[in-house]
Formats: sequence, C-alpha cells, structure tokens
Amino acid sequence: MTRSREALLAGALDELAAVGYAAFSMESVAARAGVGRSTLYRHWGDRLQLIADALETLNVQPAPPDRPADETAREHVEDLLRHLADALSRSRVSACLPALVHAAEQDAGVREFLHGYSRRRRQALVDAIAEGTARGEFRPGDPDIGADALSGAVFYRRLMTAHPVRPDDVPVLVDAVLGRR
Amino acid sequence: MTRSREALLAGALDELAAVGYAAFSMESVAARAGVGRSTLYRHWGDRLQLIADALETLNVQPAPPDRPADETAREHVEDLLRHLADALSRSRVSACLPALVHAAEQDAGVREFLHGYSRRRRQALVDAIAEGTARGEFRPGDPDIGADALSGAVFYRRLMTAHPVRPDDVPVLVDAVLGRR
Amino acid sequence: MTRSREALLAGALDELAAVGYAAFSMESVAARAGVGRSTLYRHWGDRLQLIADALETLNVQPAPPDRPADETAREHVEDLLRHLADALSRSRVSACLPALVHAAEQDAGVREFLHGYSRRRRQALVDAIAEGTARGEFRPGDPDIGADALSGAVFYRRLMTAHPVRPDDVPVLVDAVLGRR
Amino acid sequence: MTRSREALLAGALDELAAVGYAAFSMESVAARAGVGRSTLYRHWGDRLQLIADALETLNVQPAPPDRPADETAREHVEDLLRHLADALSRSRVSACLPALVHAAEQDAGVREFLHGYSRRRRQALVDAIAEGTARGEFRPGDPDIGADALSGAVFYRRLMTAHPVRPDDVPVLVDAVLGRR
DNA sequence: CGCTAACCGAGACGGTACGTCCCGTCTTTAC
DNA sequence: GTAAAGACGGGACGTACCGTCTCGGTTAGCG
Repeated sequence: MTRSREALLAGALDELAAVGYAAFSMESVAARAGVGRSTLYRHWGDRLQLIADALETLNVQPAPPDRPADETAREHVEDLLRHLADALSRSRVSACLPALVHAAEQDAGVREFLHGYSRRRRQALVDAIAEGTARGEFRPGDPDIGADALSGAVFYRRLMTAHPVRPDDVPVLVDAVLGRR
Repeated sequence: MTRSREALLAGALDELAAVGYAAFSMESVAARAGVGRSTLYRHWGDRLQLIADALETLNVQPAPPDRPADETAREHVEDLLRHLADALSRSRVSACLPALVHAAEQDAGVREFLHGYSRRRRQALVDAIAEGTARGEFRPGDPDIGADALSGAVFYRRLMTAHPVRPDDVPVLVDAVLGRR
Repeated sequence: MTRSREALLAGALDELAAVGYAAFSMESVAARAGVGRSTLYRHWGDRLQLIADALETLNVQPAPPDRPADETAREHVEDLLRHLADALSRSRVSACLPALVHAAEQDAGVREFLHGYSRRRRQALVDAIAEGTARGEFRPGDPDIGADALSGAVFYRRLMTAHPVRPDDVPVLVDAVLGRR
Repeated sequence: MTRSREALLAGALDELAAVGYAAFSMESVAARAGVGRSTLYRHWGDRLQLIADALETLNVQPAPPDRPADETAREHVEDLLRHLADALSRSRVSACLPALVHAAEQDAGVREFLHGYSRRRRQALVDAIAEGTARGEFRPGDPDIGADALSGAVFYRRLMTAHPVRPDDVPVLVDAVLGRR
C-alpha cells in the first residue's frame, strides 16, 4: 500500500533468497528497503508475519496462457512441467524454496502457503493428465500418481541433487511416466 | 571419542530436528548434552562445523539386509522405496531433512553431504531398476529416469505436501512408473 | 543525559572502588545500575571508554570556598593539604586511586586524566606556597619543590603505608617543609 | 627450585611489568616460561599466590654498599634517595609498582609485601636523617616527617605525574626539606 | 490556512545468542 | 613420579539482532 510497505516486501524476498531463512535479518530487510527498523515493525510485528506476507506476493498465478485449441494433452503436460522446471531453476521462487521448505516445517502459516502453492500447481497437472488419459494419449493410470511422479522428479532434482531438471529433459520424463508417444 | 563429544553430536541432531536450522542454538545444544558451552566450542568452532559433523553420524549406511535369493527385482525396488518412505516419515533424518535442504542452499559442506546422501540411495534404486528391466520385470526404459520419478514422488510428498507416501502406496507407485505387474 | 547513562557512570565508579581495575566487570556495572548489558555497550563500547568517562565525573572541581580575606598563606596551604588528606581518606576518589594508578600505567587516556587531576591540585598548592614565600611567611625556597614534598607525603602515606596522613598531621608537615611558624 | 619454578617466577614478573595486574594472565606466564599451564597451577594454585611469591623475589635487599668512613649524613641521605629515584625509574620494581599499588588495595598478602618493602626503605632513610640531625648537618626536626616528605616526593612524581625525580633533582630536594647545606 | 493525524526515522532499552578468551580443576599420557 | 597436554564447566568479553518503546519531524487531509 504505502510506498515503504512494498519496498519492504520486496526487500524481504531478496533477503530470503540471498541469505535464507536462518540468517534472515529484519535489520537487513529494513536496510535493503532504505527504511527505518521501526517502520518495518509497525507493519508486521515479527519476522514470520513479514515472511508470510512477502510470500503472498509470489502467489499471484499468472493467468494460464491461452492454450491453442489444437494442443494435445501431452503438450499441455509438457508445458506445465517445463514451466515448473523453469520456475525451479531461475525465479525468485526457486531461490526461496529451500528456505520455505524449512520454514514450513516450523511455522503453520508458511506450511499452509507452501502446501497450497504446491497443491494448485499439482492440480493443474492432474487435470491435464486426466484429460490425456481420457483421450488415450497416455497409458491408463491414476493421474494423481502420475502427477506426484512428474512433479516429484522436478522437485527432487532441484532440492536433493546438483542437477535440476532442464526443459529438454521433460519429454523423456513424460514418456517414462505416462507412456511413450 | 571423548564422552562429551558424542553427547554433543546427539544433542545437535536433536536440536536440528526440534527447532530446525534457523533457530538452531549452540547454547541449547550444550544444554541438551549437559555440557559446558566452552566444551562445545572447543570441539567445533562454530555452528556449521558442528552440524556438518553431526550429519556424518547419519551417514552410516546400514548394511543392506541379505536379500533372499529368490527376491524379484520388483520386490527389491519396493523394499528400497518403502525404506525411503519410512525414513522420511519417522527417522531422525526426516526431522532434519527440511533443515538440511535449507542449510545445503547456504553451505557447501552441508550441500555436499545432502547430495551425497541422496546419490547413494538413488544409485541403489537405479541398480535395482536396471536389473528388473534387464530381466523383463519392468517396462523398458531409462532406469535413471525411473529412479528420479520414484524417489521424487516420495520426497515431494514429504516436503511439499501434508501427505507423505506411506508403505502401502509404494506398489501402486512402482506399477505406474515401471509398469504393471 | 539519558537516565541509564548516569546510573551506569555511578555504577562504574562504585565497581572501581569496590573491586578495583583488575576485577572490574562490565557485567557487574550493568547489574549495579539495574540496566541491560547491551545498553551499557551501546554507550561505551568497552571497559576503558566507560572508565575514562566515569572518571570525568570526578573531575568537577568544587569551586574554591571563599577564602576569608584575612586568611594567611600558611592557613591556605594547610587547608589545601587537609582537603587532600581528607579526599585520600574518605572520598570515592580515594577508593579509586589505586585502580587509577594502575590503569594509568596501561592506558593513555586514564594517564592523562590522572596526571591532569594531580596537576590542578598541585598548582593550587604551588600558588599558595609562592604567595606565602613572597610574604615571608615561609622559609625561602622553590615552591614547586615544596609542593612535591607536601603532596608527596600525603600520597605516599596513602598508597605505600598503612597510615594515611590525618588532618592533625598537616601543620607539623607544613612546619617541617616550609619553615616553622 | 626445580627449573620451571624459577622460569615461572621470572615470567610472572615480566608479565606483571608488561601488562599490569589487571591483564595478568596465567596462560601467558606459562607461555613466557615455556611451560605447561598445569605445571604452573601445581606450584601456585592461583594468580595471587603466584604474584605474591614472585614479589618475594624482588625483596632481596642488596647489601648496603660499604659506606666510606668519611661520608656525611647528607651524602648518605642523598645516596638513598638517588637509589630510590633510580629504582623507580628503571628497575623491574618500577614497572610493577602501579600494579602492586592496585593489587595491595585488593589483597592483604600483596599489601603486606608492599608496605613492608616501603617500611624497610623508609627506615634506612629515617636513620640517616636522624644521624644527620644529631650531627647538626640538618635543620632540627622530626626525621619521620622528613622521610615522608622526601620519599613521598619521589613516589608522587613517579605515580602521579609524567616527570619522575631524576638523580640530579635530589640535592635540591634534600636542601628544601632538611635544610640548606 | 492551520490543525490533526498518519506515517516515518532515529535510536534507547532489556534481552539472548554468538564466538572468543581465560579461569581453576581434573584426568590422561609419556618420558 | 614428575611434567606435558589438554578436556572440562564456568563466566566475562565485545558484537549483532531481536522485538518494544518513546521521541520529533514531515506530509496530507480536513475543517
């Protein structure tokens, strides 16, 4: 709303991406925003409220791009996964993700945010898979399981290995889990 | 080695599991171990050294149980996944995992540990899948991709949702990714 | 200035008098003043800055009492010495003196303070002696030397013996050094 | 006695002279002596015992030099004062003196040592003055007072000013306090 | 136009944890 | 059997943030 509010929310995300949740410092957020410490506390009371609020900022779902009428379900699934892989490689979300995973373990508010974020993405994937399965584009199977395996592979590679999934890897992954073209 | 060393390493893991990496306090670890703060610093110098060392403790791979000679590759894969699912539900590793994921993002030592830990588990899975594929127990496919999808699903459900994979979920998952029985 | 500042300065002098310079503890000063340790460090940064500042407190010279017009130079000299003897027996200055002497050896700031304090007192004495000498109340002689001998006796007895100069001892001392009445 | 004992006593005096009583560190004394910390504690238990013992080392009175038969009492007094002035300018005693003054205020053992040291020196001076007074070399007067004034001037200038008494200053001082030649 | 209210910065305050240094005690090694 | 090495619990150091608070100063809106 007020000018400093936005500067602080942005500063909070920067801080989170830069030093993580553990070393996150209100002092430093205020400095990033070029704002007095007291102003910060006037708006958010404590660290967690600020972080939780800043995360909402990330929550704005970009409207799903108009899908061409003739896009196959497989293409759609691949798009969703490519977008996820991309988000986990480059965006601010990616930088904050490990901090979020950790914070979620400690704080119900953050947990809610993280799970909700994940749920929305996953649901889109489930829908696309279900459509493809119905159309016979994919091997028959539970679309929920498929979504876990596909999303999981992307998150797993980002969080637990040094080699995140790249866009080119996506088709192979879809082939393996949902059935060859 | 010395008595207090072990008490402190154990205390460190407890602390990590209890309050996470962000709120991890040397003060509190020393208290948990019933040991003077200076003793703690005599051994580890700072927070990260202690955590890194404590993690090595988790690193001891339990010898793979003697596999019955007649176990199928599918059974083996399912065992590995059930063990992983179990580890991510109950063990000390699970409690520390979010803290680890976060710490790994900030510290190379922890990152190395986490990736190494993940790599070893994954390799066992890859081998089992490859064997099954060779024997025709599974649908043909790249065992690396299959391992990512299977491991990924388990980690994803633990870290990003409120519903971790339970042992009973494993066969369905294996069916979906590697091919129906 | 701020409330706690004064409480801390007073506490510092108490601490200095009570346990000396060697055992002087910031922790304990803060406790004496009923103030948080961080407040103490916010104002002074470290032990020496605090002590140096606290000493300035002692530096306020009480305005010389209106000397009766008919006071002789000898009476004036005796007054000054009695005042010194008294200060070295009872006052807070006396309690801090040994600590000061030691601290002065290690720290230039304290040294400056101590020497300045001594110089001012001594100068008043030199002036009084010079006046008396000019008036023929005292035996001819260098007033600086006389001041050293008189001041010296008082400090010497305070610092190096168990028997400080008492007010009654002053006239005899003046007789011996400056000439009999 | 044992080799390390002596090294430690010497080291203690060095340390005292170097950093004073306040910053005196057992750690550092042991290091100076090239000896383990535990060896130090085996001999002295704590800081004060060590310091007290080390000071005894300084206590060895050099045998009074054979006074020439024809030396006057004034010459003797001047010799004693010159020796004192010299000791307070150069020797290890001088370096330790401020530390001693301070320690004496806190610790009875050190106080006893310091006062005793002072008493012995002063007595020699009193005797010399008394002799000179008896012989008519000095103005009549109480030799105790004279000794306080003379010793006092020397200590005062050492401890409270930046200008210690130098050997050349001695005759003038004696003239002023005990009577002109 | 001037008053009031909000928002803001600066920073004092009591607190807690950090990592460092030294204390005095003790056990364990090794010469 | 004496000395070294060094682990141990303790406690003060000076630093950095925390979250709370009071204090002036600016700006805006409203009377």
